Amino acid sequence: MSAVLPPVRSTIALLQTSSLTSVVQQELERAILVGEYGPGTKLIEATIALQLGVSRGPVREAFRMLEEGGLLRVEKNRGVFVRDIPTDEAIEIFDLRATLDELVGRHLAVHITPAQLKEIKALVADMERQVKAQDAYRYHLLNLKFHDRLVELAGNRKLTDIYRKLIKELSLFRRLNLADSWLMPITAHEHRPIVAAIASGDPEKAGRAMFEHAMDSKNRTIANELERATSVALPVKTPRRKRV
Amino acid sequence: MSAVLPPVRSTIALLQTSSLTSVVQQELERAILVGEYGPGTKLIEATIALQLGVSRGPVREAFRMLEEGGLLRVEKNRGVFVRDIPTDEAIEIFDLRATLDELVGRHLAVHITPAQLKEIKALVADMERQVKAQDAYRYHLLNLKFHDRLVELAGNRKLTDIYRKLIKELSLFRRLNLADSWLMPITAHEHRPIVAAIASGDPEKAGRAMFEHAMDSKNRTIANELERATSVALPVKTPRRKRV
DNA sequence: ATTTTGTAGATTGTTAACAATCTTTAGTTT
DNA sequence: AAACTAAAGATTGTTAACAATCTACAAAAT
Repeated sequence: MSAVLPPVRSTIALLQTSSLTSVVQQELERAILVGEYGPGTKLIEATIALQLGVSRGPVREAFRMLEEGGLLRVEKNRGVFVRDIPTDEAIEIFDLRATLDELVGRHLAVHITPAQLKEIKALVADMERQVKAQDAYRYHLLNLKFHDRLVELAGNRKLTDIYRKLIKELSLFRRLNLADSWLMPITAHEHRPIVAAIASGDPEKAGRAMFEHAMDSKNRTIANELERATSVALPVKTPRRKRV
Repeated sequence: MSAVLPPVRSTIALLQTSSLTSVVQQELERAILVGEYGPGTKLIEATIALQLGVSRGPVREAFRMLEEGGLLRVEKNRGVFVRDIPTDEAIEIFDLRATLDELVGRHLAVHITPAQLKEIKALVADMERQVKAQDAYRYHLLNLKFHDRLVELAGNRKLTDIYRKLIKELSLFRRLNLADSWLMPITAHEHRPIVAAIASGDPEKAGRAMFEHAMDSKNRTIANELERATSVALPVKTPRRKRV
């Protein structure tokens, strides 16, 4: 295929799969995860429809998908809002993720291939470079990639799906991103032992290493959150509803 | 409040939360899980809208929710179908469920209360009664309840949500229901040891008991499926698409 | 001053009509 | 007979209009 020609093949594939609904869904998801629509933000159908150049129908359908996916909260007759994950739910998600990571570690210790191990090691090395360069953003992206890739390599698509959903929801936990950059050097040191444990071929060891890493991450984030909450303690404005 | 008066309180609550979309969603989910719409069935918007006495809008929104929930499969411009879980995906779901059950067992061994333990034991006793009475249907319901309640008692709502979604998807694995009644006496025998392991307070033991039970269930179901598949081996009629 | 009531505007819930795509069937060609 | 068109019908994708509900603000009542 010539490099000059447009990629018709993929364009066709795009039109095949992408209805307006799916385009809106992806755009909203992107905007939410990137923080353009922060937790608690109200999303107005007509406004979004106008911005994206579609009618309200596809927007409403996308809303329902994102609601089911845990990114939006719907109040009947009142509107949809970007979800704000409360601390107790964040804790539950962290706990769950730790168990899934343990499963991943166990599996990889037995089934990982040399090529895959090499790939993972490269990611760790890259992360360590970003720590030296003080680039918190790149580190953050690599860290996500590292864990996502490990899960993917475990070869259970359902597990991968669920894991990614959990990560998305966690990104709506307000304090997470703030805490993240501070902790960069700390979490970075835990990655080599994880890879080593996987490479050792001992499933229990690898599982434990990943579980502990996830729980450490949880504890640091929650501690950070509590500290911040007690020091600032903003009064939360709760809009009242008519009848309850 | 007088017993004669209608339960206005709950009626109001119902109108608060239930839009047509949510009603359609629940009704479709029920019909799917109960087998009224079997795996592979095509769901036609206009037909369902007519049956439920609503317009196509709410039906489409419900479709999107059920799609995201993994119960429906959507092909653009061609329609939505009740999902048919392929064997390899069923295996992945079983594996995942086993790990989640392990987590549940670990947690319950440490945190279950005497009252909760009593409740669980009652469920097991009830199941054993159904085995004696040869009532496979009631046994099936109790078995679902047993595992669902254990997960619920683990106190992690996110875990409960995910577990229930997995169970729903598994019910779309064609051969599951058929196999189920045969295995009733076998699986029943494994429940007392699970309860005992939880009661013993040893998290590893309880976790292992639940993990093993789930994996046994998987192996029996998959074995049953393969046997059936090789003996019958229906030719599958694949409708062709224009361009791919 | 505080609460209550009522109205206007904004927003969501629902429906129906139109447009685009796919499927089926009949006819035609080879 | 098999394979290839070509309309007709069925179904999905999308939009716009209407109805119901909520929100905000101002006037009236306590």
